[in-house]
Order: sequence, then C-alpha cells, then structure tokens
Amino acid sequence: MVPCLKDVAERAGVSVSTASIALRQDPRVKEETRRRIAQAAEELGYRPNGIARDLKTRRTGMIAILLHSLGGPFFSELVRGIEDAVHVSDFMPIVSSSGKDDSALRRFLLEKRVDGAIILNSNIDEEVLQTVASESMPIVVLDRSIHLEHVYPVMCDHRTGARRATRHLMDLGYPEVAFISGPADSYHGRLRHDGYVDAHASLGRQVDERMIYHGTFTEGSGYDIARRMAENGRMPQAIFAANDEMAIGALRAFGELGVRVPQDVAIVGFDDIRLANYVTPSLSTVRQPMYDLGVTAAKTLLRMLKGERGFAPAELQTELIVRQSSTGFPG
Amino acid sequence: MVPCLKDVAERAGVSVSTASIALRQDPRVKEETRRRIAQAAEELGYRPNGIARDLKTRRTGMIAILLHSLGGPFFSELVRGIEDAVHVSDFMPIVSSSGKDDSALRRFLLEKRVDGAIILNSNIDEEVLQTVASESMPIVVLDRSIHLEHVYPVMCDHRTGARRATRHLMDLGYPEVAFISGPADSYHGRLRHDGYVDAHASLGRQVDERMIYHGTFTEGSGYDIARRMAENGRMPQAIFAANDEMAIGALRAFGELGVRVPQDVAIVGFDDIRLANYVTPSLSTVRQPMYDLGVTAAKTLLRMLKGERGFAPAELQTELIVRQSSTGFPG
DNA sequence: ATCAAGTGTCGAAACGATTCGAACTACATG
DNA sequence: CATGTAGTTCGAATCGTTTCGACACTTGAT
Repeated sequence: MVPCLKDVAERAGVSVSTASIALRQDPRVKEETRRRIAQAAEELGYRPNGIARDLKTRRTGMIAILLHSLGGPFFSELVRGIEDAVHVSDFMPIVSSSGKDDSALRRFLLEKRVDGAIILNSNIDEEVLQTVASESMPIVVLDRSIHLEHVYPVMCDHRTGARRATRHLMDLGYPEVAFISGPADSYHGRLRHDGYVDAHASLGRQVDERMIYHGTFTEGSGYDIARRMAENGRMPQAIFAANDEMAIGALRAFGELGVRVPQDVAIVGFDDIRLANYVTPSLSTVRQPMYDLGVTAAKTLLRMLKGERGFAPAELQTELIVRQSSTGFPG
Repeated sequence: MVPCLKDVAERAGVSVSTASIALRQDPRVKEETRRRIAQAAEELGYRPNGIARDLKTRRTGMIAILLHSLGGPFFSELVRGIEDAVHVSDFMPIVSSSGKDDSALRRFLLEKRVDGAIILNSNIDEEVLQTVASESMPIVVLDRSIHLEHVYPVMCDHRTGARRATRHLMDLGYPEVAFISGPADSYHGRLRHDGYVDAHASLGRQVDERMIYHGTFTEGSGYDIARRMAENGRMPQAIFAANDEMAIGALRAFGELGVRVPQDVAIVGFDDIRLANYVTPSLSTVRQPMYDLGVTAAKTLLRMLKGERGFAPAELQTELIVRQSSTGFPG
C-alpha cells in the first residue's frame, strides 16, 4: 500500500542500502544514481517510516513535556520557552498531560518513545522518576527539589518570592500580615509558607499562628476565608495569599462586603496569572518567570542529551509585581 | 544495557515468542510458564520497547493534536475535551504546536508516528492536508470547512453566532450596529462578517459600509478603532466586535475617554475568553463550546480510526452570553 | 489402535529502516 | 604484473517486537 524503501530501490534499480544513503544526500553515491533514486522516490510518493528509523537509530528526536494538566494558567508560557529553546536543536517537543495515572509516563518514557522529558507534575513521585530516568532517558523536573542520577531540577525560588511579598507588605507599614496558605501537603504551599515565616524572622517578629488560614489554592477557598475574616471581626490589614486564585477569591468577597482594597486591606497574591492584571483593583503578585523556566529546562535537558552531567542545577528568581491591591497606605 | 525480550526469554528458559505472548496474558501459555516469565521480566526490569512494537503492529496508539500555538485562550478547554473523549479508547493524545512550518506535520503524520490527527491551524493549507491524509492516517480539522477524503471537518457555526449577536443588539432597539471586523483574509473574520450582514438582511435592513471598521483581532487594534470612532465624532450606539480581544481594547479606549458602556455604547464580542467575564463592565460575547468541540473532534477521529466513513460531519452551535456591556437600553 | 481435536511451545519471517564490511571497477603507482 | 587507492554499490545483519505455521504431546472418542 504505502511504498517503502525497497520499492524505491527496485524502481531505481539499486539496492536498498544505496537508496537509503542516497536519500540522505550521502556523497558516496554518484550524482546520477542519486538523481534516479530521488526521482523514483518522488514518483512513488515515498516517505520514510519514522518508527522504523527510530528503532534502528535508537533515538526518536522527541522530548516529552509532561504536565499535570494543560489548563494551568502558566504552562503556555512555559511551553513557549521550551519550544523556543528546543527549536535550535533537531529535537521536537510534544506535550502531554499526565494527570494522575502514569499512562503517559509509561507510554513515553518507559517504552522509550521519546529521548528525554521535562516534567511539571508533583503527582509523579520520586520513586517513579528514579526507575524511569536513566543514562539514555534524562529527565528535567520543574519546581521540585530532586536530586537523582539522570534527573535535574529546574527551580524557581518560591520561598524568597514569598518572603519578598510579605516584606513588601510589612515595609509598607502593616504591622501584621495574614497568610492564606495552600493545602498542607503542597510542596509549593510549604515553600511559600516558609517565605512568609522568613519575612517575620528577618525583622525579628513572631508569626502569629492565628493569622494563618488554610485554603486549597482555589478561588472559592479564598472567597470563603475572606468572608470568615470579615464576619468574625478578625479583619487583618494586609493579606498575603499563597496564590492568585485565592487572592482573587478574597477580592471578590471583600467587594461584596464593601471592604475596600487596598484602603481597608492590602492584598498580594502569587503566580501572576493573566487575570491578576485585570481584576479590580489589579492584584499585586509574585511572578514566576515561566518563559525563562521553560528555556532553562530545555537547555538543561539538551545538555544532558549531549551526555553532559555534573553541572550545577539552575534556580531562577521570582519578581514582585506591585499593582493597585497593595499601593495604599495603612489606614 | 537495557534488557530485551530475548533476555527475558533466555532467563526463563523459553522462546522469545512464548515470552512475548505470555507477558500479554495470553491464555495459550501455561500458568506456571507464565509465572516464570513474569518473574524473569521482573528481575531484569524488562520494559517492552514501544517503538519495536509500533513497527511490528503498524500502529502507535497515539493521535496528534496540532495547534497553531499553545497560547490561545481556548485551546486548553479544547484539549480537555479531546482528552476526556479519547480516554475511553486506548489511544493517547499528544499536543504539538505546529506553528508556521510543517515540521511537526512531517514528523508525526508523514513519518507515521501517530495514527491520526486533530488539526486546528489555519496555516496548514488544503493541499498539504490532501497529501497527508490517507486511509491509514485520518484527520479531523477544526473550524474549517474542508471536504477531502479521509479528512473530516468539525465546525462551529460562527456565522449564525455573529448573526445572533448582531440581532441581540438590534433587538435591544439600537437602529445601527457598528462592526469591528477581523483581517480581510481571515476565514473566521469573514464568517463573522457574513453573520453581521445576515442579521441586517433578516430585518430587511441595509448594511452601512461606513459602520464597518477593520481590525486585526488584537486588543490594540480594537483600542485604536474605538478612539477613532470617538474622536471623529462618529460614535455608534452599539458595536459588535469580531473577537473579544478587540472588544476589550474598545472598552479600554472608551474607559479612558469617559464614554460609558453600556449607557453610551453597547458592545458585544466573540469567543468568550476568560477575561471577558472579568473586565469592567463585563463583556457580552458569543461563546464557542470549546470543550464540546474537542469531544466531537475526538469522537469523529475515533470513528474514522475504526474504519467508519461516510457519516455526516458535525457542526456545533455557539451560545450568546449577555453580560453588562449590552444590558443597557438605547440612550 | 487410530484419528481428531486440543495444549503448549517454538522457529522463523516479518515490520522498514540503517550500517558495516565486502566487493567490484577503473585507474594510477611502483 | 602485482599492488594500492579511490569511487560506487551491494548483501546481510541488526534494532526489538509480533505473528504465523509447524510441531510434539495429551486426551478422548471411535
């Protein structure tokens, strides 16, 4: 049905091996023969079968980008960074959401359908990565501090980012900053919490545990917490939320309750999702350089694919973005 | 280095063929043999090589989702729909942004590294699709009216959506509705324009060409056009914009100029990007059911992969979403 | 005892490319 | 004339699976 190299070779009256190298412009084959082969290929509409080639050459030229889900607000910047950086090589990135089960991991990494992978999915535990990564299957993990052979982390310093955000509020003059945290078992939630604590330590202040509220990284949880604050009469003057979604939920609650932001309460979020710039008031936040993270991850992986090891893993810094929600002065 | 089936077979003292079927739980092999083979595989850490399997079975179990870019506002819903629908089969979707050049197309479709594809990228022209699609490489194209063998379109009825949006404004009582169109060479731009015209025809009205402005689908172009309208003193009372980005640009311009929306001018956009619900005033718009489009595209492709042909292509309807920007009454 | 129909296993041939070493020609060199 | 060398081409092995037909051995029915 679909023509293979053998068909081309026969039509051109040469052997398969000659046809193979001829089509790749190998100088060993005579100009005239090469032309004949090219023409035969053209006439038959021959296309090399990538799978067969991959099998023989033992490389696929593809790298997997495994994300928890494609819905996240940043991943598109991230992927853009990866793509731009990978573009200079002859690799091609493919994106797959790996979700909860590890079918994508099996399919791509264990069954060797890619040459390497960049993983941003905290559901995949270290043990699995351990068994999957190898000399011939290098892996870059984003946003996790993992040190395994053949696995490189590319991190963003959330802790420092959270410290700066908290300090920003403190430096504005707010004596007490409340914290809307993420779930207790969230790695990033913990880092941001640590940064919040660091900020207090840096000024020799005590953290008041009653100022820490536990959310779930959803807008709804931020909304609920903000309502509780207002209705219990325990309104803080400043809030640092562990992500923008929750901060936006809080904004909505305060809007409904007539609590003015930033006059009555200042708010800073984390992540700089696109929405942060469009809500009213616009939300101060901590931005992760997603594009750069992508570039760095890709570059790291390409180095590993070249066989390099032992270089230092990268860590990128966050950026504090001050918008309306934290530009007032303590009332 | 990495163990292959032969190694497993040797260690278990059976032939390669027996090992092969045993590992797939084939009832032909005796329970005890199977156990022995399973154990050998386990001890060696054997993982079947997917590439070899794909080569032999002539299918990869993967379908490509080729998008122009991953940045678009809807594609994540779309992909979610595809993934949910594909999940019931044993196929696995992979996403790749195909951009301008066709390297992804070559790599995946021509070199047969996938079993089929869903394409949302108007840069890929019909001729290319023609040569790529085949009995064994079915393709679904989104949002384009293409009829080729082995290529199925899955469309959303933009024209009717645009007509309804325009009629919505007319029915509110606005005698004249201006139109901020997309670029002239844009397929969707034209459909939306046609719908705008249809709405006039449905009431026996003439389209006033001077009410049609040409934008580029960017926020900036919407902004510029709105400023021109206001400054030239040719302010319409109602505007239908061919997409939300331009509508939001117009909102921004009017905000700056003190033109009130919807009191002074009503605006409706198209697409229902997430932002539409968050701008002030919130933007009325026409929503494409991206999730459903994804589901439909995937189901269509799965049918083709089963060998079905000749069924009718699907077309989905849009949904008019009325928000603040068009809830006033003609002033 | 003979045949038919299972069981369980195996060897070899695919799948469609790449690659290595051999081989053949033609020509120049010692 | 033997030998070397460069330029072309070829045959066969290989990558790691799956699959098909053959084969040996039981078993139960005739």
